[in-house]
Amino acid sequence: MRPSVKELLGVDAAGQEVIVKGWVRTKRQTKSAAFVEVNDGSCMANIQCVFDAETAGKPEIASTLEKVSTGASVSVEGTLVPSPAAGQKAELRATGLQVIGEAPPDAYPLQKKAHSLEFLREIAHLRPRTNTFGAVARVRNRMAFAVHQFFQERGFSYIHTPIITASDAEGAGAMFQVTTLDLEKVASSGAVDYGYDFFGKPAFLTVSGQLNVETYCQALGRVYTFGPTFRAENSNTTRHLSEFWMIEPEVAFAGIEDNIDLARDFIHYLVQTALRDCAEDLAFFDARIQPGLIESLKSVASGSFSRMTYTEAVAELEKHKGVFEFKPYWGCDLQSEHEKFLTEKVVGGPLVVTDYPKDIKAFYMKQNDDEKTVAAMDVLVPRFGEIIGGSEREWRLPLLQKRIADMGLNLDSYWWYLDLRRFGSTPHAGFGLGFERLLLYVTGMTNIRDVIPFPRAPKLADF
RNA sequence: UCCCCUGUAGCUCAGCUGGCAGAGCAAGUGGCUGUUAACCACUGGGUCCGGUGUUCGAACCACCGCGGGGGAGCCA
Repeated sequence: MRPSVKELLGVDAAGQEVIVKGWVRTKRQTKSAAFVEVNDGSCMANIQCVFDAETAGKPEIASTLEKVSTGASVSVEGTLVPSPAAGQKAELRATGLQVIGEAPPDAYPLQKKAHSLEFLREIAHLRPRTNTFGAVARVRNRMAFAVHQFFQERGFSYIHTPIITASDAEGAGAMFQVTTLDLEKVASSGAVDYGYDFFGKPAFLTVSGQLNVETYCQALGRVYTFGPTFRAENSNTTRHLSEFWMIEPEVAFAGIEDNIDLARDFIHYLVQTALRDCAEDLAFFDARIQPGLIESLKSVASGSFSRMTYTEAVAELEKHKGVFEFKPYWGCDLQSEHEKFLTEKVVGGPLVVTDYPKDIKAFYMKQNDDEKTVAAMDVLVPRFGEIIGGSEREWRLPLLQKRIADMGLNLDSYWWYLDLRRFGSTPHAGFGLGFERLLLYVTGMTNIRDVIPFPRAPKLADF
């Protein structure tokens, strides 16, 4: 394959004859030379293609140069040479030029200037051509691969849990219903008979792969899911999407301490990978999006995570309750202001908070002997707050049954989940990580709609 | 769903107490001996989000609607 710009800029420039294909970012012309910067998305950097006066003066080149504008796709032939000017090590001394697709400047929305992220959201089909969104896409790709690398290197199996689920028993939030019923007819008939629906009963898009992945955990031991997840909540924030990607590992014969170790190693691995393999893109985010980003990432890339129980955390927060909008008390859900205070001000680094009150956590979490708390663990990081939430699971049948009943859930609809506790049950644990939230943390971007190519949110399903 | 802010040129915004629609950048044209957020000069560019009302007069005030942003809640 023809070398990418990234590859060309990575070799010693020694007069090799090459062809560069990509999209023009900017063109500068003087009497003595024309400079066309070409980007092909392989890296942040452009390659500068230089047409000297003689070349630029040839009629066919001159007329083609007139059609070169920001956004146009081009093919440039020339030789790769060390650059005589500052700003780039190598450049292309151009001998030939073709415009593949023009981008008329009076109509092309992207200019060679900074645009607001809000404006770029309105042209989601063109925004990957900008520095910021190109960088986000490259980091997203690398992080997705790193997720698989991390688990595969540790003997985990990737389990494809279903997108469509026939039970609404997962309890993790509002669900999108999936149906082939004709809603117009349903509306006029005044009644719904799910016997006529595609699955013969109500069906929904999944809100979590956890309950399903636990079944394979109880067979393969170390498993994980990484797939699209859907929430129909009317959430309109910089941290929520209606469609997002979630990572959920689950390990058999494991307790909460194993879970915490795994989560810590996972964060270490992802952040180290980003710092090593996305250095150019992170440098851009550090300079333009989130000053101090790289320093902040380096501080969590290795080393231990502090530990604190929920009870200790609340005691710590109560010492400073004057600074909070929401007053902390034992039994309250930790607000994002509380989480940030704990990780940034109290411990000054990553923090794992464990043993939350059972009443604010999900039914499947393992109950502690104190009968008040569950073996839950949240990982908090500076600048962001909670990035991972997980727990040891309740693996004892009677206790799980009682918990489901106490929370007013329907035992029958959990029959297969309960079977896992009836037959060869094991202590097991796992956690969940929202992939886009990881990307917010790693890139320093602040709106979750800017770290997924095509965001879905209430009243937002364009493109 | 609630609270706050906001909508003016392609983009980012200013527009005072209601009195002729503005700037920077972008674009076009010309200039410039290697530029790199190029530079210099000139030029073109408007449904002031939509509707209704108040007024001699509305970008500006009031009401309704639509769009965008931020925060909260829910959560990953």
